Amino acid sequence: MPKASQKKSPIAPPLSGELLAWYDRHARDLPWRVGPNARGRPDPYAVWLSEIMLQQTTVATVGPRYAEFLTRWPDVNAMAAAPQEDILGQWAGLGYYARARNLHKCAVVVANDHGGVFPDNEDGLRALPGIGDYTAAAIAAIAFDQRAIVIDGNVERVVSRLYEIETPLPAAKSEIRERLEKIWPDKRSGDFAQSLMDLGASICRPKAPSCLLCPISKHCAAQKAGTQENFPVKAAKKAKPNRIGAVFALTNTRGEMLFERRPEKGLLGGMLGLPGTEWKEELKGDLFASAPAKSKWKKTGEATHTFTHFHLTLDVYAGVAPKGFRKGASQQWIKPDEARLPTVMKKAVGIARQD
DNA sequence: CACGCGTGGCC
DNA sequence: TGGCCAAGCGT
Repeated sequence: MPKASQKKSPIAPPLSGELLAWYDRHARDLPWRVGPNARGRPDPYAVWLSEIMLQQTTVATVGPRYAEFLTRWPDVNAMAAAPQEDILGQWAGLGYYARARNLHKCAVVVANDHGGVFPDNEDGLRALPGIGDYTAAAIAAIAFDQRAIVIDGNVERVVSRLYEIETPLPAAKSEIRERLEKIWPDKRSGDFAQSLMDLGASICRPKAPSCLLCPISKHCAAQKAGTQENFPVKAAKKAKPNRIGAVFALTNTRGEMLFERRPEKGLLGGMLGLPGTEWKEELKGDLFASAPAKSKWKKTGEATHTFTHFHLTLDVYAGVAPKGFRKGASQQWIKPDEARLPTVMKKAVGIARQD
């Protein structure tokens, strides 16, 4: 093999230019994108916020929630100055609550240790809380015009089809990165990243990809072979076990309900919820030992919810606070309609109020 | 590397 | 209707 072929080409191949040209015509109009006529670079804070929110969360879901965050906290110093519980409350319903905890941590670090300015390179960004390989590369490329290889689920799918990569994910990641190194342009790195993601979202979809509309189909090995839907190859998933628990909805005479803040780590960490038992395979022992007060508890129904790794059934009990009840340090009275809760707790509250 | 970690939409 | 999927990260 000639030496020259072992060195990566400094010039991006036709595929890259064709994809960018397609992006110029078909880029999605998204709230966190600066328009084609915008001058200068996008705001790194806005790019960071959108990227954190978009981790494992759909564009449709993020849209309105992103606008709320940006209005409430217009810059990183404002977010850093807010109490963590305000960020968690605003995040309620979005899931993966570690993202919200790390969002606040990151804002504090940027405000306190970086003078309110985000690092302008991949390594600096990668060192911040909640920013991993993908997000560091995305911010570096989109906000700072750095050549950074951006790999998300869309990119993995597009590349694995382009080259019919048979290795299952996530082991295929290194091979995908090597392929991308050879086609990633020096200029318009952020646009190229977003062109791959837009292609994956709108054309090169998981099911029934629109290869007839694809600007790079003629370069695609899977399209040539008709094997598009066989890629990417993924490792088999585990079955979700069932768990069960009980929660207690205690109300007072002011129409408030008792909530408690969950421990910082673990499932729904730092979020408000109803007091209750642990969630295990079986409900055993004295349920009411886990109740927040002595009361005439009445079961009003069951809430079911599926998390990433288990199915949950919650027995929901309603009761009224006895005279002289004193709440614990982690507990607070809140009107149920005003509580910012994770979805599973919102379901449980709805069932407690049915009677 | 494998696992824990949410939620809503889609077929 | 239950599994799959979505701009992943931390440990």
